[in-house]
Amino acid sequence: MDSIQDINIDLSINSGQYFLWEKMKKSWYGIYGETILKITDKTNERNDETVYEYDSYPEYNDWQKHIFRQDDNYDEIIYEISQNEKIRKIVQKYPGLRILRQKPIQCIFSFLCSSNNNIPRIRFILRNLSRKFGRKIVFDDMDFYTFPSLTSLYNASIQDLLSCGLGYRARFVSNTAKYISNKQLSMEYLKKIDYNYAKEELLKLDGVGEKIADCILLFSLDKLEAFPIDVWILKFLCQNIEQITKTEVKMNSKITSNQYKKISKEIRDHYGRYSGYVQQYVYYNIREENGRKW
DNA sequence: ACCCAGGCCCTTG
DNA sequence: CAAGGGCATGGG
Repeated sequence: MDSIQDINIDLSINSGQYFLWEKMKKSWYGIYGETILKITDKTNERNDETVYEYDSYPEYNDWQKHIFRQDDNYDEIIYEISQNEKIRKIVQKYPGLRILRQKPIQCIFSFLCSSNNNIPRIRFILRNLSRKFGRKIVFDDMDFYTFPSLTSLYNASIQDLLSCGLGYRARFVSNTAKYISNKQLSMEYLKKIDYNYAKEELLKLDGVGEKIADCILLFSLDKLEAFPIDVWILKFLCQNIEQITKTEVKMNSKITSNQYKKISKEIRDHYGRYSGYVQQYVYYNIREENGRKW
């Protein structure tokens, strides 16, 4: 098991996977459902090892082990995905980039806001939702807002949702909150069942398609084989994977649900059970090469 | 005034 | 099946 020092905090937090983090006064503050997380860089200048201090409100001991997925065998993951030469080179550029484990409900609604949207605006909308429907918590003399509960989103009017900047996604949020509540869809159940079955369940949610479902599966339901394919990842695949080119996907074009399924299967056969980690490295790399904004 | 943004839904052919 | 348009909103 590797140590927490091997994790690159800034890289992991700021890689387009977990939106509700903010850096203030040399500390990162994150919203994890009802809990405020805090990370402070305590590295001594004369010490060469990076040291972080972890705090939270309410108290949540050793939360970093859960959130930063220290139960993963990171060495094994890196070894396996590095069997592919192209991926190995990209992985080596970003040591310590991790996938974070998000709270499922928060993750579902976060990525519901992501369609046809850009990352700064996704964060903007999520902050508005938290401010309007979350609970205020004062921590370090600052105001924070917890992520809205399922019930509060269930009860929210479309007008109130619209005021957060959701646009046409407001009805997705409302419908999805109602579906999960009414069907009593259990997040723990989704964690237990296989990738394919869990994805099938998520696709029933209004506003959740192939790509967003994969984001939810990878970032909150422990399905490390999930490989979200967005426009950037697709561009990478077209340039680097012969098999994808064979499917005759036009460059820079959208893909249909069936094309997505086909490519998704090929990818998971190709990169293996940790395809999700491949995606994270590739995504970071291609966004950096194209002057990311987040 | 245009175009774009971690897509998805709906309608046609 | 696939192709294509529409979609709220704000920033370049």
